[in-house]
Formats: sequence, C-alpha cells, structure tokens
Amino acid sequence: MARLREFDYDKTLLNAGKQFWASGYQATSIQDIALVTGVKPGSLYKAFGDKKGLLLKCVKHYMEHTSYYALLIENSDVPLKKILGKIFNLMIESCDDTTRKGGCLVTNTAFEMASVDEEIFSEMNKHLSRMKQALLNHLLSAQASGEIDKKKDADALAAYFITLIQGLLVSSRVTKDKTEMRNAIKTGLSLLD
Amino acid sequence: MARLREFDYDKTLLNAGKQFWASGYQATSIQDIALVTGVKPGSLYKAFGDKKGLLLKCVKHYMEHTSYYALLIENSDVPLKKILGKIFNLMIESCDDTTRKGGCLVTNTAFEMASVDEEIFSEMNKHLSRMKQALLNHLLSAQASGEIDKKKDADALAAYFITLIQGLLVSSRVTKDKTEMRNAIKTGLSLLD
DNA sequence: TAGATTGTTATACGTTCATTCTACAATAAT
DNA sequence: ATTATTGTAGAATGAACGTATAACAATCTA
Repeated sequence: MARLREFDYDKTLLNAGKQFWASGYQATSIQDIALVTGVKPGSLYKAFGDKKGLLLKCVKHYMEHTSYYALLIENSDVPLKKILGKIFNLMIESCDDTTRKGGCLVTNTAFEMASVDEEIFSEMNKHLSRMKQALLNHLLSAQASGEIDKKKDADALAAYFITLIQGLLVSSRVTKDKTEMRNAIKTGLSLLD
Repeated sequence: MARLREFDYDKTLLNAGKQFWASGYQATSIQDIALVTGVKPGSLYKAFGDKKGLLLKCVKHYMEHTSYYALLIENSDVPLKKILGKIFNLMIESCDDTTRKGGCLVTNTAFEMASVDEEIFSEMNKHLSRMKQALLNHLLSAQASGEIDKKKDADALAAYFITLIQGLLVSSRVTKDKTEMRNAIKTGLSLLD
C-alpha cells in the first residue's frame, strides 16, 4: 500500500451529489465538481471512475443518507401520517435550500436522463422502486395497526402518494410556491381521513 | 421580396419540439433537429435564431396546439370531471408515444433548466402560470354551475390538481406504469366526490 | 431581363467538455 | 533507506457542439 487519500471520500460524494442535484447531470461538468469539492479532475477519475460512475456513487450515497427513502427506513415504526407530514414539511423547507434547488436527486436524474442514457435511467428506476416499496410497507403497517382503514386499497394509495410526492418534487424545483404546496398537501392528505 | 421558404414552418416547429420533448433541451443538438426536420442548421438559424430561440418558438407552438392548456381553453364549456378525465386518459396514452417520451414539453423543460438557464426557466414559468390559471377558471365555473361543492377552496383544489398532474407527468416519463397511474388517478379524483 | 433579396448548403471557427497523460509527492512494506 | 504503489496536479488531447460565414440558388420587383 501507499500514499493516503487527502480528500474525504464521503464528503466529496455529498458535495458532488449536491452539484448534480442542483444543475442536473448534463449541465454539471467535472470541472464544476472539482471546484465544488476541491478535488482535482485527475483525482476524481482515479477515485470514482468516469462521470457516470461518479453520479451513480453519489446517488447511492444519497439514498443511504439524505433521501426520503432513508427517512422512511429509519422511521419504520413511526405512524404513517407523522412520517408523511415530516416528508412534506421537509419538501416545503427544501424550497429555500440554495445548494440543491428542489426536487430529489434520484427523481431529478431519472426525469432528466429518461431518454438520454439508458444505464443511468434504469439505475434510477431501481432506486425509485425501493422508495415505492418502502412507502407501501408503511401503508400496510398503518393498516395493520388500525391507523388506516383496512378496506382501502393499499396499492392504490401508495401509487397515489408517490404521484403526489413526485408532483411536489416538481413544484419544489419549478415554482417554489410554498402556499400552493401547502394547499396541495392539505388537500391531498384529506384523503386519509 | 425573394425566394420562398422550402420547408413547412409549423411542421418544423412541431417536429423540433418533439425532439426537445423526447431528449430534453441540452441533449438535443441542432444537428439532431436538422436530421429530424430535414432542415439544415443554416436554415434553422436563419428562420428561428439560435437554439434557445428555436426552443422558445417550439414551446409557443406547443402551447397553442398540443398542450393540455390548449385542451383546457378549447373545452372551457365542458364539465370539469369530463375534462380532467380526458387529460388523464391522454396522459396514460402518452406512455406509448415513442416520439415524445412522456411528460409535457413545458414542465420537462422548466424542470430541466431550472438552474441552468434563467431565461428559459422564467419563460416556462409564464406558461405554467397560464396553465394553472386555466385550471382554476374551470374549477370556478364548475362551482358556479353546481358541479362541485361551492364551499370547497378552489385555490387549494387547483393547487392539488396541478400537483397531481405534475406527478403523473413524472410517472408518464419515468415509470410508464399504466396500472399505477390509473390507481393514482382513481384515488386522486375520488376527492371530488 | 436585371438586380435585389432571401433561402439553402457546406464549411469553418472557437469553445467547452470528458478523459488521459505525465511528472511529482507521499506513504507502506521490506 | 529503498522500492513499490498510490494519490495529486496540471497540462494536453480529441471530440462534439453552437454559431458564423460565404458561395450558390431561387424568386420577386421593376
């Protein structure tokens, strides 16, 4: 073995991810990432492979640390309405986060790269499926615990909330109108009553 | 005056728009558009200005001819539920449209360019506001005609449906899972009952 | 028919970007 | 201490792209 890495691997993934998140994959250059992370292009290529490899590693890091998925997994015993409320609140707050510019790294990337790069797209879809499954599990628990009417179609509810969340992700990136988002959330959640 | 244009102006905007729609603004090169429209780059620049000008003209054409906005405006006297049903059905069908790849040209572009190009972004937002206003007008008419409970908050409902539509736009581009989309729609519409 | 104007075509320019290469520095094991 | 190995820095490369230009073609006006 030999010389030690000078930069922080995880921190670099976090900051590179922020850049991809804010500007999208295509509009982010390796130079941008070098600037933001303080790690020179050569070192980035040595450590993470090419641009695509770097993105994929950023996304993995995001899923494990920052995503709503991580939040769902970490709070699997918290009541559904509480979790959803927390997610929605974070979404509204995210409108002010100037380092990420709204949306969600995975959804943003999937949306952007849908017909540009098949490999990236299918990788994002795997993550989206995991998110969907995590939400469905929470819904089923909520039905088991009696928090939600058992006669309701859990699959349909999951599809509905995923759609609502995706819509809010668009809002948080495009309009950032918090009043409108709150209105949409209030109305959308009234379905659980 | 002098030589006549050989290509069809509107048809070119339509096909160029399809390309921007399918691949996004950044991933679409002028060469791509030349290939798809059969109009050489030089002629495109002569007729539409630069790439950004071309996109903006495509979007304008789209708003007037293809968009859900055009559909809302053209059917201002049709009952709300019928209109919404039509929009949602078109969205589900759009999953099979290989020339556009889901979503909506305006929302896709706004989402992609949010932190890449301020001018494009703000132009898209103008269009989005018009769409929002058109939907709100329909809701107010539906309340006036008694189709919908007058006690409901029309603004909140509009925000809600816009969010739902945006979520479905994401689904139609990212997952294309029609069953899930139908589930989300059915559940989302049940709020009007 | 002559000239002016505009569309078309092909080529060329300048820039940006992902990626690679090369030289150098630092560390671990022997 | 030497050597092998890996990290770092910065310049270089080659491709792709948007855009400009110049030569040519077609059409209208007079």
